[in-house]
Amino acid sequence: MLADSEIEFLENIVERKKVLKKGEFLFHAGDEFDAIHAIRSGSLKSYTISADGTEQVTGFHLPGEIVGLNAISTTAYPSFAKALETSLVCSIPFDKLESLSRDIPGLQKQLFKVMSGEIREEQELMMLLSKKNADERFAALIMNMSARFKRRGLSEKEFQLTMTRGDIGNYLGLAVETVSRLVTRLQKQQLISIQDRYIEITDMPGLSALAGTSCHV
Amino acid sequence: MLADSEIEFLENIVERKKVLKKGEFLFHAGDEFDAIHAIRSGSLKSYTISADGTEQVTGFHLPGEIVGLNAISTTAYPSFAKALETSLVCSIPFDKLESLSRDIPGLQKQLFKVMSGEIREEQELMMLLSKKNADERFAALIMNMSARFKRRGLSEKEFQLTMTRGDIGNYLGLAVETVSRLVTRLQKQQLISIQDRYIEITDMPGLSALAGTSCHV
DNA sequence: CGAATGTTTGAGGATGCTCAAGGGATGTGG
DNA sequence: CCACATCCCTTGAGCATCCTCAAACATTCG
Repeated sequence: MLADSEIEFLENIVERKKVLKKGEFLFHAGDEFDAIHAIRSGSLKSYTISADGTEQVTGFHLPGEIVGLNAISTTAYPSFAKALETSLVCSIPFDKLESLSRDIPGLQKQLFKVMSGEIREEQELMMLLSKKNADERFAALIMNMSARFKRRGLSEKEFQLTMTRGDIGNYLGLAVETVSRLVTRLQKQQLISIQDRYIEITDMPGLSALAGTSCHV
Repeated sequence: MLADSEIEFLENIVERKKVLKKGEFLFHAGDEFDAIHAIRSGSLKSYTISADGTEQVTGFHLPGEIVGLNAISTTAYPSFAKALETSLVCSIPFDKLESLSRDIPGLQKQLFKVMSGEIREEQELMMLLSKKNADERFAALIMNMSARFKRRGLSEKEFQLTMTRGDIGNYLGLAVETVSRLVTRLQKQQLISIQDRYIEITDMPGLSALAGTSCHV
């Protein structure tokens, strides 16, 4: 997560801006790693293909966030990144970023912070997956998305879920059918209101309580 | 994960070396973050305390690994780090490391790599937790530990599990009883042999197959 | 318009949790 | 050095959650 000012600063060293249409790839698993990518608008999902050939969703990415940080230690991207809707992405050559961050102490520090933050968020997500039941997982995902939209100055109470129920289930370790039933149930409990993929959080404290404390980022 | 040579290099800028006895803390959640920590010998576990007061194990740490990377983006450690046995730890003041890494390009790169690697490993673990059943989770943990011991030049086939069954279950999102039953079952299947906490992998290909592909780090 | 993809609902069943109990190891204080 | 408390591990029985299978409908897109 970067502030607007930081993104704008980075844009000055950006060599490539891309518009991705829904379903297009930012990169494929195995592609040579040479850049990290800042999302300006839209949304993406990351996923890998497991040994048995099934898709494994590893994350959703919103505007202001950085994609590709998990590839720095390798020479190739370990996952796919695919646009969930029309999206605008800025690619920042990593070798350039590295050398710049030597000259600009603030940049280096910021990079460390962004990466550290990602580690922490992954750990929180891990806890979510290992300790929570289906309702709590789904609630935690919604609260997490809400917090991320809020950080970008967007509405924390209503937003578009650009991924399918299948993606959500895959990500949370739940069957599609379970996700569908959750949506129905949480709506009956007046916690949320969903019309297709547009969600409104109608009881923020209630949903937060159900999610546990995953909303304190 | 750092190479021996890298650890030794870092030792030269280390200000504090600590010996922790079993049960002692390297740091508490909420302590001011000022250093990351390289483990020279022994083992630690990281955990947080959730809203309902229960312990949530977030990771196990072996020699050669770095603890505290998830705190860089904050001013305080987000988790506890507790010694599972007598352990030797080198603490590296982070501000010093930051300034040094400006002058030594290789160090900066290495830091980026270590952090990126941690992000990737967390993602793999996440997948493990969301997609695999109990047997597969346990097998994946054992294979993961095995690979980490191997990287340090230690035996990949037999080693000490220094954590309790409870810690393992907590980490993998399983009940203690389930872990206990898994140990029994995998032994009957001739995949492993456990005497108290000393484990021997008797069928590496079999265990690897059960774990899925989590052993390709 | 037809095909593919996504969503919802129902019924049955398996995996893993909870509750319960007993035995073993560890450690502390008298 | 022993007694007792605590923590750890194991095993059993019943049960809840969530998955699988199946089917129908909606939506998107070529």
